Amino acid sequence: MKKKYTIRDIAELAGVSKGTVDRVIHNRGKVSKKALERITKLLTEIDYEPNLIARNLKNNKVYDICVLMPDPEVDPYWSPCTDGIKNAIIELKAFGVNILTVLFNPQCTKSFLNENENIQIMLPDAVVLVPLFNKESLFVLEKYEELGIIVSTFNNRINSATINKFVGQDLFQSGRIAAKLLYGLRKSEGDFVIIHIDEKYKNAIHMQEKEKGFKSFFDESLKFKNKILTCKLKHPNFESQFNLFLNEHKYLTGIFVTTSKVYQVAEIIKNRTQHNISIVGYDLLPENVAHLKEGTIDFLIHQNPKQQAYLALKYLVDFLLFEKEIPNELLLPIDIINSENVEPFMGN
Amino acid sequence: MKKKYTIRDIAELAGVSKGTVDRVIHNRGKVSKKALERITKLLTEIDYEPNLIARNLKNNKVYDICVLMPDPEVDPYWSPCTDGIKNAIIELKAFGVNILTVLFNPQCTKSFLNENENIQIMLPDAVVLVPLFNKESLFVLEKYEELGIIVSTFNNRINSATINKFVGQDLFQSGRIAAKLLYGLRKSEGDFVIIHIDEKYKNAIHMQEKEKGFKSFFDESLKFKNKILTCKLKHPNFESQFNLFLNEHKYLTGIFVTTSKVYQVAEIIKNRTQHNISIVGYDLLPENVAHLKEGTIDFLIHQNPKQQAYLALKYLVDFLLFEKEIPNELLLPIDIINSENVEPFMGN
DNA sequence: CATTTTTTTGTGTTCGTACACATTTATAAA
DNA sequence: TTTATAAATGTGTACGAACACAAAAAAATG
Repeated sequence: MKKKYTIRDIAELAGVSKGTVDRVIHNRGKVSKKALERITKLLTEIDYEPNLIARNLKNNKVYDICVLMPDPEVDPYWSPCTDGIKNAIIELKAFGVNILTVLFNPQCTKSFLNENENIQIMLPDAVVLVPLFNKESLFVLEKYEELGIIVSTFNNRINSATINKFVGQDLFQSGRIAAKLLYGLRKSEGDFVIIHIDEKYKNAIHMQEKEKGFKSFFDESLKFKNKILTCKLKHPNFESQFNLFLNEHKYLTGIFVTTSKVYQVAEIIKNRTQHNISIVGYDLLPENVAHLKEGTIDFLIHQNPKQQAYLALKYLVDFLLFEKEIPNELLLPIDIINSENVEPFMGN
Repeated sequence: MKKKYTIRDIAELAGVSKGTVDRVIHNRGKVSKKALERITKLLTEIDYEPNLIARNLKNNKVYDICVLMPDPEVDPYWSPCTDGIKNAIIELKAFGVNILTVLFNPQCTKSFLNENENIQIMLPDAVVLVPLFNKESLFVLEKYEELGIIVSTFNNRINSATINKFVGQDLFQSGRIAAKLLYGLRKSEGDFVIIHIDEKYKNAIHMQEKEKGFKSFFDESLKFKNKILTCKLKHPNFESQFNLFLNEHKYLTGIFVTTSKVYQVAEIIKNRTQHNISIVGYDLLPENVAHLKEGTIDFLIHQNPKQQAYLALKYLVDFLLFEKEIPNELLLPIDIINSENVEPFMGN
């Protein structure tokens, strides 16, 4: 078992003082070529790694981090995120990390912009945000860049030169998974339908990706001869619109709902006693899980918002405090949930 | 955003020296009632939390941890564990944690006992082990208890008073999941079979749990009228035995293999062109994944050995170094894998 | 009241790193 | 060679907690 070398050890071995070693490590210059060479050689030979605990104690900085995410009161999908953040707060408190959660209305770009301004006034060291609105997000990201505030994102990926930290999922692939699951469940020939619900705000990229993925699965399958339909439903006429659609399409064998509102679809299907239609949707909302256990919904794809929020924070702190190298893009595994494995995912 | 109070801050506020505050915090006595009360009150009021970084630097202990796990050369199931351990080693090195991996032969209880003895001579601070053999594990656990060595386990749960740290999965539930998946895939009436392969060494508890879970799913379903068969296969007559079984049972609709050797079953099924039999098995061995992508295997249940090993270590270190409260039993979510979501799980 | 003993409180050092500042050595200009 | 200047190297302290030891205050004894 290897000894842990300190700066002092290196200094003694090189016959210099710790100050010189320190200058080499941080290449601050003011070191003679001879000393530089000898110390660098030693450093690599010995595979010196600074004691991160000591380094951190010295730096002793209190990091202020803001989390900006959609208000779970408006869309319950985001509710688990607050738990993930709560966990991060507890865990990171002892390392001098202050985390403040700020909420915005996911149906209102103005709210998003406003809250970002508020955060920018507070000048935190870093921001973790959900860039729900593409245009507005690009705008605020530039601002953060100017202010020298590190930004990390989760759930929604955004293409920006200034941002390079993202925790989320591959949505195209998650669409393919839905397709695979529905195809496997199918008992007879029949059509599939992709349902988008309440698409009034611009999370369209989400659904587009999922739809593309879903369709791509069938493009590859030469055997498949049925249709892939698309159906956009909006409240308050949701129910009547959907019933109309169902009446028009009698050969449905599977439904893919691209959001966590799948329970609304399940509710209607359940009442129609159309029992050979499989349903796949997203997220472990209590309503969805109830339908899953009842058997109305066959599979849920878990986007793991809690873990996304937690990891976005955790990785950011590992980066800030412990210089851990973080992948720019962390794509979480896509969990397939049925009535039997749902339980441990709920607590988690 | 709250200020981080130090011992010195508390001391000043209480009008005493840091030594006295320190004595109160560690209740070492030698403090007057008056001072004790004032300081305790302040401590709770302020919700003082010691700076774990500073505490650790002072303690400055090098922790030696041994990991004892089955040799992946003998059973490739364990191969991902070494990656998980490797990650832990890299990550924890900078915190003064030395991790040494020791392998034993999973087919040989003597090897297990021997390696445990070797570890006990080294006197590490903690041991992470896979208690593959029930009786022998209980024996070595007592020894560790005597030596004051903390033990954490993963993959196999063991019922012992001395051990209270486990990372793994609920195997009963994973059997149920297999049942649910196969039942969902079934296109027509037919029987199911549970296949146990190469059960020469005592991981029987594993398979028993999985079998029980699998059966329990159908016990609840009143609709199910077919049979659940069981079939034990052993090398070297594996293939002939299995073909014999298949010839005898023509009404099979699904196969559940209780280990990672499911690819061996898939191989045979594939060659028999019996195309309406679904297969569910365990673990992301390359052979299994190949069959999954080809379509011979429908679902794999991911036991996540890599993550299990990593988390067992990580949690142990969080406990030793940062006093993080760790749940005695961490049951990882059971991941359902198909050809579409397999990719991110492989790297992970 | 003086002295001893016990109890209580305060001070100083350490952990390893980072950085400011002091000191020494080498080089250039007088 | 002497002095001025720059380059290189060394020293000391802080971060916050922990603990050993010194010091002071209180209590017990003569």
